[in-house]
Amino acid sequence: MKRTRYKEIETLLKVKIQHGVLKVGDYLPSENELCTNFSITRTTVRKALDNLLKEGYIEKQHGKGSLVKERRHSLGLLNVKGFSEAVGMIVNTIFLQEPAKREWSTTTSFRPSENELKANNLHFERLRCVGDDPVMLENNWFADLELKNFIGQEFVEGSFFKTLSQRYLIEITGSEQELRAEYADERTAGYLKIEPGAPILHISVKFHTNKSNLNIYSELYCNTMKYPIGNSYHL
Amino acid sequence: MKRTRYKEIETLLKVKIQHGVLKVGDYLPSENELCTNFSITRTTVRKALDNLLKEGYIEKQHGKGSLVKERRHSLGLLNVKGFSEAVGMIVNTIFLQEPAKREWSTTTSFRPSENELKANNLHFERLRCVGDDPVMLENNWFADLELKNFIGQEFVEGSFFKTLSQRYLIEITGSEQELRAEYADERTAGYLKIEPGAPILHISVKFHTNKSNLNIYSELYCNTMKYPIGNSYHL
DNA sequence: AAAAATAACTTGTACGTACAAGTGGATGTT
DNA sequence: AACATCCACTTGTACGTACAAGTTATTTTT
Repeated sequence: MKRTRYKEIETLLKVKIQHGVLKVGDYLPSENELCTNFSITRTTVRKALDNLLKEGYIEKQHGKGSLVKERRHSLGLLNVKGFSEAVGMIVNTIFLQEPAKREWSTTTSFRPSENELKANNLHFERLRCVGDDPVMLENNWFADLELKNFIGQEFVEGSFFKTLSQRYLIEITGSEQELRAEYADERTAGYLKIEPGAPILHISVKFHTNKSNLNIYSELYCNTMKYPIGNSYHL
Repeated sequence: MKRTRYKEIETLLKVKIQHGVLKVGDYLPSENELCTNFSITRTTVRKALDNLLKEGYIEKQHGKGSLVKERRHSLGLLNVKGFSEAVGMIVNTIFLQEPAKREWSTTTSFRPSENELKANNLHFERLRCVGDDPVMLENNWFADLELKNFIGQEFVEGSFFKTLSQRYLIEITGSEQELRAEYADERTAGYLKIEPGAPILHISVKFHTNKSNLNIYSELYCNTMKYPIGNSYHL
C-alpha cells in the first residue's frame, strides 16, 4: 500500500484512540497543533481527520475542536472494516471450512464477473462467536489471482482483511450490501444454536478492492437476538 | 442551510445524474473542466466530487476520470438520505398516524436525552409501499423544538427530510443504526400483508442533526422478501 | 512488426495563504 | 450585577500552486 502523509497521521491517531491514550470525550490536539507537531499543512491534517470522522472515531465541533467519540458496542456493520476491529468484545472464531479451492457458490446475491468465474475460486467458512455465543456464520468467496501461499497460512491477527492488506497489499475500497430477514435453515440454526425457522439477518456483501479484478463475496447469517448489528455514519 | 460553492456543484451534478442527463457509465467532465466551467478551484471541485463518491453516485478512476455509477435498485439503507430519494421505483406512502403530539415511545432502541424527554414530542407513522406492495412500516419521534406549524402542513415533495431542510433549515449530520431480524407481530404483519411470525428486518435509527438538541428516532419494520434493503460504501 | 519512449491527458497528494464563522473567556461599560 | 464588546482560539470554506502517478494514444526506436 502506498504510504501517504495523511494516512500516517490517521493511523497514528487511530492507534492512540484504540489503545486508550486518547479517551472518549478527550479533545484531540487542534488542527494547527497537529500541523506543527508533524510538520505538515492543515490540508493534510484535515484529510486525516476527515477519514477518522468517516469511520466514526471522532466528532468535530465547529469553533471548539475534535473529540474522541464513543463507538457503539454492538457488532459494527462491516462497511469496510473487518469483524474483529468492529467489536468491543472478545471474539472467538472457529473455522468450519479451512481456505481451499472450491466451486463458486450459486447462492450469492452478487454475481461474480465472467473473469472471476473462469478463475479458480477460494472459499472458507467461519463461525464467529462473542465469548461462547455463536453470533455469525460467515462464508467468503474470491477469485484466486496472484495470492501466493494463501492456503495453509495463518491469518494476520486472525483477520482476513489484515492478511490481505499486509501480505498482499490488497485494500478494501468499497462495498455493496443487501440485507434480508429470513428463516434460519437447519444447518445455520444448528451452528448458531437457535431453533430452525427462527428469524436471522442475512447480509450479502460484495467488497471491492484496489485490484480491479478482485472482489470478495461474503454471505453472513447473524443471530441478532443478543447482539444486534449496528453501524454509524457521520458527515 | 448555509450555501457553499462545493454544495452548489454537488447538487447540480446530482440533479443531472438523477434526471438522466448524465447516464450510468458516462464520464463526468474532468476536474479541470469543472474548474473552468464554474470558475472555481480544483480543491472545491474535489470536495464536491468526494461527497458524490461518498453517496455512491460516482466512481473515481485514477488517471482516467469519474463516471456515473449504477445505484442499486433495492431500497437504499438510509444512512443519511430519506426513503424516497433512495429508491428507484414509485413509492406510495400512507399515513397511519398523522403528525401530532404524542408520548415518547418506550420501545425505541436509542434512548432520548433528558432534555428531549422533558420537551413535547411529535410523532407520525407511515406505511411505505413500492407500487401496491407494502414494504416498510415507519415510526418517527422527535422533540418539538421551535418547529412552528409542523402539524397540519404537507411535507415538501412527500419527504420528511426535505421538509426539515427546506422549511426549518435542519440538516441530517449523521446516524446510528441497529439492525435485528425479528418475528413480525400481528399489527405489523397485518400492514405489511405477511403472516404473523414471519421474519422481518427491524431497523432502529437515531438521526443526528445540525441542531444539537434535535435528534430523530425512527423504528422501521421491513418486509425484505421482495425488496431487500441495500446500501453501498465507497472510499 | 514489436517494443520503448514520449506527450498529453487524467486523478492523487501536498504545499501555502486568506478569510469566514463558531466558541468562550476576558474586559469594559452601563 | 448584568450586559455588551472584544480578543484569542477553534474549525469551515476557498483560493492558488506544484508535482506525483495512472492512462492512453502517438511517436520513435529497435
